[in-house]
Amino acid sequence: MKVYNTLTRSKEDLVPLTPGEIRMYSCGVTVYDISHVGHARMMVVFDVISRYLRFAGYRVTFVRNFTDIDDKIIRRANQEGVDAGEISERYIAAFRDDIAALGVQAPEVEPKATRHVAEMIALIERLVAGGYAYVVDGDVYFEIRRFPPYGRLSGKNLEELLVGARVEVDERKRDPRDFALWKSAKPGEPSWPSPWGPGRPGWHIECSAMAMKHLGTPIDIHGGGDDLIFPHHECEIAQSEAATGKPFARYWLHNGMINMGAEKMSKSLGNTLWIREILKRHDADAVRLWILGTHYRNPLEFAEERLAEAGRALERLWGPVLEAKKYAETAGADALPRDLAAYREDFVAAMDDDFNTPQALGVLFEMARALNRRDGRSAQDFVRGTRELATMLAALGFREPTPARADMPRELSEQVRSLIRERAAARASRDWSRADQLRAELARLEVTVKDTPQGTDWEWKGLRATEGS
RNA sequence: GGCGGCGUACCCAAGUGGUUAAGGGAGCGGACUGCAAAUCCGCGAUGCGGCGGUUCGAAUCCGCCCGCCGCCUCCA
Repeated sequence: MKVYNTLTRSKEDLVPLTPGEIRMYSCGVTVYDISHVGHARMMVVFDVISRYLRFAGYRVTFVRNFTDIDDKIIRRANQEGVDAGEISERYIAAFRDDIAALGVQAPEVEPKATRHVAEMIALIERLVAGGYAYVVDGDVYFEIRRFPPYGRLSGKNLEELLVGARVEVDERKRDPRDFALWKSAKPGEPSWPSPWGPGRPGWHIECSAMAMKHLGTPIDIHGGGDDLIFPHHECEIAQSEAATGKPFARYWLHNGMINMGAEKMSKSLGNTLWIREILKRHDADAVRLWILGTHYRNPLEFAEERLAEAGRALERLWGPVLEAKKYAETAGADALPRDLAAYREDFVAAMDDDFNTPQALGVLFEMARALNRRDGRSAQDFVRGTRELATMLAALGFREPTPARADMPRELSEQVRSLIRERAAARASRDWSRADQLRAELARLEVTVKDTPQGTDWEWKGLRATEGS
């Protein structure tokens, strides 16, 4: 399996530290507001990466943090006159709801920064003791010059960083590029006791502390949005490696941003679209298909029409799997016919190449078409093939659609069944105008009918049902 | 200004040296159907931003140019 490593700017063979085991960490969200579609992409991307690694046979331990203490959380808490903890807990709950709705699996560990202050303090103490950090008036800064590899991950040249620096000059810092490990408490801010006085951790230190605590050193994979490469991940490397003298993470994976029109979606630009808003208009798996339709490292432009297209394409992928439900045949343990077995090989080859989901999906679309075509295949082989297809769809995190009647309001379901029965009677007596009239009525209820020799199937909002004859 | 990346059919999007340039959506034609829907078959870029170059051979490598984006500040 090959992955693109930001650290080396090349695709490398993925060789875990411990054979058969992957320890991965990805930066989560700062919980001061509802999560947007950009967060959804990152969550879906790393969800698929962790799922696929498991599919490929690795034992995966996945850790994704919550940044639950930060300037913006404090500001919001002050605006609302509540505690910072109340804000962060509120948005953690909202985040979990949104992410679960998207079908993203919970990682093994979801650590919160505020529960790891002791670990962060210990790490900072090591840095101070090692001469990598210095204390000024209760603040602690990491001294960039003491860690020569600083800038390697992001490809920054230290001199140019200084020249083009947009950082505000703080006379107390030895170098404007030094970054805060610990910030002394200001009035009205939550704080923790420390050897340097009451204060709170800087942003970067939490991920170092939590990743090392829950996964050890070095970890195999560290991920996040590509906007975190600098300064966040650069600083994580500096702190962690200066403190331990060991490599921090072996492979750095970064997903591309979502753009609104030509611009990046971001909270500071105010062009965000909430996950919960988009889920009101589109099926969660349509959102997933839309995201996976572009390689994770490329930028992805948001457009309502792309989501609608993904919804239609999704039905195509599940079509044969749902069709197979009509067969009583058990799949048995026989091997798949050679021509159907080949699709998994292609799927695996695509995913093994830096998680090339667009290509992998192309394979699944081709497999769906081959199954629909039948080609004189036995019902058993057809059913076996659809199970294989379903397995690969599940490896990408797609959930098999449930029968429509389970999800629709009882009254509506009754009404639809009665209209369909009435239409069947009209068709039986060859009263085509009455039958078409009933179909139009069903269409107004967003129900599409499909007549088959065995009876009438129907769909409601992309969900399917069979009504027998 | 520095670093990184992108430009492939009507739209989206894989492919980065060698068969007929995947796949999806939309469209058009056909099969099936009472008519539809779904499904299947067929059509659709002689060309991959432009111009040069390297090569037996380039969308893929090199140079220049045009257009666009990201990071360099909090950000997924």
